[in-house]
Amino acid sequence: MHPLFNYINRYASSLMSEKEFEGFRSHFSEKKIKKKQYLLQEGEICKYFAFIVKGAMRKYYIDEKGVEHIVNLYIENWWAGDRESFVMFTPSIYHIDAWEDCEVLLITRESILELCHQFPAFNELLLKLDERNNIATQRRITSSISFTAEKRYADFVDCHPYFLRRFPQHIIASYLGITKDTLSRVRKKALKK
Amino acid sequence: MHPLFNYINRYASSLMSEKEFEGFRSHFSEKKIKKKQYLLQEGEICKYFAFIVKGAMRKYYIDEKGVEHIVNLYIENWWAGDRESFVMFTPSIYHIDAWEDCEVLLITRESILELCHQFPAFNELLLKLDERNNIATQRRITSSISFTAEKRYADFVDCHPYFLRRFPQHIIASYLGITKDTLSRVRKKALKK
DNA sequence: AAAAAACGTAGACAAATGTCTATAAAAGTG
DNA sequence: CACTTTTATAGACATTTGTCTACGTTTTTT
Repeated sequence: MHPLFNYINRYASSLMSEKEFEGFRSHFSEKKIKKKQYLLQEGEICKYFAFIVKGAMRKYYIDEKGVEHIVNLYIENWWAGDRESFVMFTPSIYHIDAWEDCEVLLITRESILELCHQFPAFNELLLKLDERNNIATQRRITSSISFTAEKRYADFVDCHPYFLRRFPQHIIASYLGITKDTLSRVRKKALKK
Repeated sequence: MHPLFNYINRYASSLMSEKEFEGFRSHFSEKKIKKKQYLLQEGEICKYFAFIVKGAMRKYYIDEKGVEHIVNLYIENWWAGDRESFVMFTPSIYHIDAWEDCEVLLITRESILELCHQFPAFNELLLKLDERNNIATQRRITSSISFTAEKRYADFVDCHPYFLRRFPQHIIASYLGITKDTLSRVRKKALKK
């Protein structure tokens, strides 16, 4: 069955039939995004959220010095996009690009609102995701203001082992708010324990 | 008029009548929390969210060394609580206490769910808050992983000037993930510009 | 298979930030 | 008012983290 179909029925309390899913799916457009290509670039308005069927993506911010700071990592069954830009129609400060060749399903804001109306299960799903996301970002903030680099990395390994296999260390370092050199040192130290 | 009444009608698209508000309000219990008293302590399950009618509160995490790390600051018209504990019924890792004498309105999870059902305007309000919160935390994460202490403070002054008047510097420093000494240095540097 | 790019680690040094102690002013308390 | 507590700053020093350069390995591309 289609990954999105499984995904929705795994989260929602009321199931969606295969028949219903056909209409549902028609609001999404399929797209392949090859490695290094953009889903969103700085300055653009985020018109689509992307459900990742296959592949891996990253969202990052580029500072005045030209340094990339990884803000989010995404793999299969995650939603990629810039919520602020998507909702407020403001230019995004982020770039989102494919780290691996990707297959995604794109959906507009209008379609989301329509589908939420038409399929309460989808509405419910998005609310749950929002709640989860709120909880996860709260944890990440707590971690980033109060833990050492060492502890932040240990936590990351615990919570997101699947990212370790998909992204190289310098990307993970950036996600944690440290440089690749520091991460390398932290790992060396951790080995001795 | 009651602050909560104003608050709801300011956010919602459909207005709530004063009559409706009476029934609505009955789900909340009023409480006064004096300075330094707890709304929530580490290890407890967060049974109530608090709408702050008057006063200022802080949420913080205490690390192994006994150091407080300020995770959130709240003033009038904000909601204080630990979402993770509130939703998942797990013991909280946070403390929430009153920084100034407070008047709050407490509400349980069950009451929220009931009110959401009964008053679509309230449901809509909470969704909007969630959305806002998601956007704000995303920004805070971006700031904390990619900006210097100096830029983070400058951003804070821009975005939350009302906090500056309510909380001392060591609290704000902690919120920014730095020590009071570092904040003092940062401010000194900023003055010269 | 050869060449190029990406990756991880290392070491030397610099910069930022934390730690600690001290001090003085300001605010709160009885 | 006198006393205590809180707050902000300062300086000396330690620690962490960043910066830069280099090197060898792995991976990707041609």
